[in-house]
Amino acid sequence: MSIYDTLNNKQKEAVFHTEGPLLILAGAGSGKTRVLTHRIAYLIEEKNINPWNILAITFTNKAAGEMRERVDDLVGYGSESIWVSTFHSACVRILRRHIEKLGYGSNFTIYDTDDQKTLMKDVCKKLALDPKVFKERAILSAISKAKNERISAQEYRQQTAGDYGRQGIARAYVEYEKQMKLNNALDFDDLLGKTVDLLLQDPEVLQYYQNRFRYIMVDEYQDTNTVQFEMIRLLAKEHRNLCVVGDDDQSIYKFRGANIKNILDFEMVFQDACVIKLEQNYRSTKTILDAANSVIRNNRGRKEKTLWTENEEGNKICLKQFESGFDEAEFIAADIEKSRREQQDAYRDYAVLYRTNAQSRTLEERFVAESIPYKIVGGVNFYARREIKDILSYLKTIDNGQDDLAVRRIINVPKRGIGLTTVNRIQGYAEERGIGFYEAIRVADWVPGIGRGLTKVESFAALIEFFKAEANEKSIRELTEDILKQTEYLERLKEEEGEEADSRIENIQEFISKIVLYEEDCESRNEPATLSGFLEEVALVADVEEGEEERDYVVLMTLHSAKGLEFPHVYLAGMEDGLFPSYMTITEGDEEELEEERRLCYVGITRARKTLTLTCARKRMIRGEFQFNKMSRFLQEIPRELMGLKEGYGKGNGSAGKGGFGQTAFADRNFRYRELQKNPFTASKASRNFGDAGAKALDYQVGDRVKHGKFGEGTVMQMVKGGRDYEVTVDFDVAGTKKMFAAFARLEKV
DNA sequence: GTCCCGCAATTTTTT
DNA sequence: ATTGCGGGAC
Repeated sequence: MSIYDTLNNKQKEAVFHTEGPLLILAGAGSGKTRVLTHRIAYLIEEKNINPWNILAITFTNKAAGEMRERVDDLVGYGSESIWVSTFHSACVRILRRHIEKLGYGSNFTIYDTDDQKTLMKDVCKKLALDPKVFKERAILSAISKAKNERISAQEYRQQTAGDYGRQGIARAYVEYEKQMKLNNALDFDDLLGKTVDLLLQDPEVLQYYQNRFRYIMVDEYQDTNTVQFEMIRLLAKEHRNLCVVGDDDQSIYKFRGANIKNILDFEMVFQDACVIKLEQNYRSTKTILDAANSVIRNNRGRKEKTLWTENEEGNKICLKQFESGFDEAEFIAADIEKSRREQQDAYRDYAVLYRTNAQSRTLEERFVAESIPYKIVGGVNFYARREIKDILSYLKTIDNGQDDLAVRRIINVPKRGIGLTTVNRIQGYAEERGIGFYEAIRVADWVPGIGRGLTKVESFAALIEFFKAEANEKSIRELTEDILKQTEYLERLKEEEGEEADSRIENIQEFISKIVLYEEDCESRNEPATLSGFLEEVALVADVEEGEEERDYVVLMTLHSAKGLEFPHVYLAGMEDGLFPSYMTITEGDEEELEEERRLCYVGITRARKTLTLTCARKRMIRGEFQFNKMSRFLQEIPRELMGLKEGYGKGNGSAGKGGFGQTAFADRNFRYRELQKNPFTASKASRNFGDAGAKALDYQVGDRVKHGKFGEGTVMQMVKGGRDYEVTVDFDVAGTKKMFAAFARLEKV
């Protein structure tokens, strides 16, 4: 009996195929992580490969951590010398060693999205770009896109020579790169890009890593972008033992540069590639899997595969339409509570998934009202929070004053009377002399025109110098606590009062625990806990790990964050056209974007193990106003025989107007999608409010065909209530999309 | 230099 | 609804 006996034939094939390029198409729930970890074990124990020669790459720290753990369990001796890391941390590791060959200092700082934005703001100001035309975010996203395609600032400028709009971006790109270099800083895209530059430029370095990484494995391969692909291609060129695992149907990150071609064209780039499909699903019921298959089947650009399972049929899928998002939330909360009691499940067996973060609020309010423990996953990055960035900036400045952004961030935080004028003067002086911002601060008395600001700046410099001295003697924790004390940071926060301030204080506490954890960790490994080391670790980590994994709560998160997870019971909320698929996707009419949304739907469905509940609402509060949506087109793609009756529900039918909840949307045997829109099986108090609100009821609604006196026939896309009228968006067959008020438009239903 | 108010913007997210 | 930001008032 060996560890490989528990694998199915396809999985075994993938594990035992160790030489040459290999593409594993692993459907959802087909055990791909098991295959990867067993493959590593097999390489070491059966093929006698030195663990030193293995590289396993993932996208997130979490995935890397999990894989590391499972490999450690499986492989005895030597597992610690396997590189299991994210793309970015692998790159940092390589760059810290060799980046001097590219003219950077090896102590480069890593700029996160926030830092990029701050820098870009400066750049725009410097270039006098009209902020109405050039938005920082847009420029940065253009730059990121360029970097992902390995287009340098100079190349970009040449390409856009004739194009006024993009010329501005090109100028910003050039200046941005210049500033980054001056600050000895790299952004996340650079980490990848500079690594590729290095490998291309220095044959010795390339050879070293090619020789080192004889066996390379890449997880979530469908999410790789062009640069990542290039990096892998270079590293694998010599030994060609490249194993990539992915699922084109789960590619949902095109918007951040993932190139689906990497997986679709793998066999073309690596002509002798072996392809293995893992299609047996161990996670979901037959019903859920059938639904997932029938949705994803509608995509064109994909590798044909059909998941199957030996699991039982399971319950029917439940679909419900509600009058409003509030009713939807009410149902979900109550249904979870009811189901949990009946089935003796834990809260953690339930997940509610949605398309946009904004949807979490309504749900959250309901969960609070019902006192159901819940946790919202995602949202703002822990390390991107203001208070955390403030403290980090202090630590960075103390560690080395080279990061101008960090110094500028804290020079007046907490307020110490150093204003923009003074900062600009120092900045100007620094630029003139070609020195860093902090250096200029230390010689502030040389700065022309600094005037009364001088005392304050000098005292700031003295404070930092004091901390610097302290950093040599004290632990990071003690230093941090002293920063908080000396600057009265906490006191200022406490003065603010309010929930927000409280949570900021909590975050700081949590940050300190994080430091303690790091220090203990270093101690246990007999390494010195250095400030630089801590900052390094923090730079590539998005979130704090939950120290309270044990706690029992319902999980609320976006479909994106749900990838890679599974739950016995899943609710997909907000299954509405305009929300999911998103309004942008529908109006742009880009088939590829719609397919990405469909993949997202596929990901959502396949998270469920036992039961799946789909919900949608006819109207939903979005940005302060009600938006009317029809059911998601994806619901149409699920065969109706998979949808079933679910027992009626309600907190006792006594409470007014709630009786309608129990109706299943598919009670009618002759169900057709269009009928659902006209005759939703819903009834609730909300419909009354709506009828009385003053706006005259209209005989058409979203999805209907209407006729206009001038524009001819079209389809109603959206109806937004405004004041005493509706603003109706109609997609006319000939005239295109128009927005109009119902009272004036005199639309007639066709 | 700081505060406050009005205005725009607002899919999805990791590193 | 909420939040961040720029501009004007103090």
